[in-house]
Amino acid sequence: MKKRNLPTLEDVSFTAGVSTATVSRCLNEPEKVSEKTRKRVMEAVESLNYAPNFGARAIAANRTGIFGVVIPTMENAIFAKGVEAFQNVLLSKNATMLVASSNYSPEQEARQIRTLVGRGADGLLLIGFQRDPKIYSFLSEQEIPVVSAWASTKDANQSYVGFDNRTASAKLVRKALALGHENIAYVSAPSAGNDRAAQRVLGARDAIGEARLKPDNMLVVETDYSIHNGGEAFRSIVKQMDEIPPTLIVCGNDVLAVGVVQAAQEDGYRVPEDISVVGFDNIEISTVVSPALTTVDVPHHDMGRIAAETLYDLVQNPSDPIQVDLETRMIERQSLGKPRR
Amino acid sequence: MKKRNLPTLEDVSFTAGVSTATVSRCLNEPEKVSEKTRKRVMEAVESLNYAPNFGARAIAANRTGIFGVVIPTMENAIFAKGVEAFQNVLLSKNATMLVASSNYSPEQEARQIRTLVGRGADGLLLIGFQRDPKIYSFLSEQEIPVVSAWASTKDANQSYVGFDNRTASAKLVRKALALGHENIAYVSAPSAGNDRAAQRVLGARDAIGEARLKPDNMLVVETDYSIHNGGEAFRSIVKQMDEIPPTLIVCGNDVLAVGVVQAAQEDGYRVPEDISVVGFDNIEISTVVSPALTTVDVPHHDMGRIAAETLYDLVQNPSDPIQVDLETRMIERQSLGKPRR
DNA sequence: TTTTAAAATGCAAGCTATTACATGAATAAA
DNA sequence: TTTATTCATGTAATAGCTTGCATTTTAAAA
Repeated sequence: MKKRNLPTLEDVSFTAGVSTATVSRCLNEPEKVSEKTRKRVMEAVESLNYAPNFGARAIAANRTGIFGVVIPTMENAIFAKGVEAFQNVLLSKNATMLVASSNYSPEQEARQIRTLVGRGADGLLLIGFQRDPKIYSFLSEQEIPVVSAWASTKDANQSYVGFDNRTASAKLVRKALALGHENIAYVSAPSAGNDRAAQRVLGARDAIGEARLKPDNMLVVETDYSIHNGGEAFRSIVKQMDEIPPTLIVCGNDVLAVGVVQAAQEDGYRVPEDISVVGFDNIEISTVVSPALTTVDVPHHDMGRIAAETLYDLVQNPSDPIQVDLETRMIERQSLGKPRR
Repeated sequence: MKKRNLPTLEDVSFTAGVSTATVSRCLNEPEKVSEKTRKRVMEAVESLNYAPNFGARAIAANRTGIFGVVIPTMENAIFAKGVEAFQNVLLSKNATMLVASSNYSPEQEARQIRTLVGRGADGLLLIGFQRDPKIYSFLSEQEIPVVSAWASTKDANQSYVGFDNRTASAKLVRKALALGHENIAYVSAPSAGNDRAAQRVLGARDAIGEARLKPDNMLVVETDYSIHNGGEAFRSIVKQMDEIPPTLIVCGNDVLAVGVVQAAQEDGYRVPEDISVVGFDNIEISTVVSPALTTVDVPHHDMGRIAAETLYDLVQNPSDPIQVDLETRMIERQSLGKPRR
């Protein structure tokens, strides 16, 4: 086994001529140490190139300064911005973020959560609320604070920093319906285990209901998250709706929407003249496709930042759940237009 | 301060009626414990819902099973795939990945590296080779194995799993020059502190040299990594080359290339008829823009996977540096054509 | 100057798991 | 049966840091 031989607190204390307690305080609560001692200690730290041993600190202080994040995927941009913001906040507090991804698999998510807790995570950021209750009981048993993001809930026991997917989706679809669309299809990410996706579909249904269209007028196709699958979904929709073809295709996210737009164009439809397409998330890709996507902007950055602050506070002093609702806004670009008549 | 009260090794040993040493062995070297004892111990572990304390284990065993990764950015897809592959390998080995991003800032990278080491990382994955020698001496002092990715080097002391940016870039540009382009501009990410970017520029220069064009015939504009900046760079190039406008714009990466394509089109140029554009990285966005980008495919996934395996081995038994060179390949799509004459 | 209060520092217990070494049990060889 | 080996288990030292409490120093008040 490897045998590192790094300077320890004791080495520092010896060099500085103080006790280890004082050195420890210098590092953790500098205000409790006199100016002059602190200076001497810090010089010793410098000269020895001392860095505290993580394990020892974790065990002695019973916390690690590690905050775990489990996101469904790293492979596309949806969560990246939020995670980056989350990290930056933690960084400024000398804490560390541990990220893991679940590939949208509940089992893998459960495993990742256990791993993170096993690694000593002081708190956890999760996406959405839909997971095995066992996980929640495990986490509360271990007294690990959890903040959820990218969604909201009525459940007063959950802390979250998110937004209401259903309302946001309804708002977008309502706007689209106001242009006169009546034949609508929806391309969703798999809604099983994904409350965000499910809520977005519900929101679309809400808007359809308000518009006095038959809610089951909307064909919903579910498919995994990729541009290619978006295109497949489009083709399947066209095939299924051959009698009255859709004039509007609502997509659960921008990646699928891009796939729909491209497939539609390849098959000879003009967007938005023949078919309108709307997305969700407002990730970079939505401005790259032509026409640029009309979509819903999600406050990625704020969500990450505020979630980090919230979780950090919760770890410092556990309190009642904290719930923060953020606003989304519709971004009007070129992929939504009036239906042909 | 929070006071968790979780079961400890001792609790388990008590319940199972054995010593803590035996329990520890059951968990770490089960083959050294008799069938019957092991069963009893595992039952105790189950019934108490015991999970080893990470800090204690880290301090006692002097390793954490944490592998650190510092990437320049999470905000776009370049590194995401590789990191995901890296994680999956570690997961299968019961190790954990800690990711941090440096925002392309050497200072922040240095800080992140120290943080990761402070957090007990057993090994580190870094991108490229260009960093303060102090960092390398720090790491070797701490005896932390390092594997670099996304680049290659002649330096026999470095372990890496990467590819030769210069050669790959040269190959691409050579192909483009063969179509007859003579007036070329290059849009690069800032090359200071970024050896990958710098190597790609050099590769382009190599190809130009071979083609007997004047190497300084190539205007190079550097700008930060974003679609918007790519567009700005394009406009600056057009302004600077007003006498003989470029027919080919080589981009250090796909994101910049997308910006160039879009700006060119906005300004009334046809791509590739008036201006050809090529990218690098072959990330998803390169197929979304129209025309789709001709670019260089980088083996993201293999790089991540092999890097993980290499680093893991290196941590298990430190050895001589391991160097793995992977192949890139040119992806021909529609953004590259013959120059107008 | 003496007394009192506050601030700074030190002492030492404690946190939990690993592991060298010692001991005892079981098995094989003599 | 006795001795030599091997295997399983236990004992206890150890890792490096934090922190409650005790003690000393310093500053403020009397």
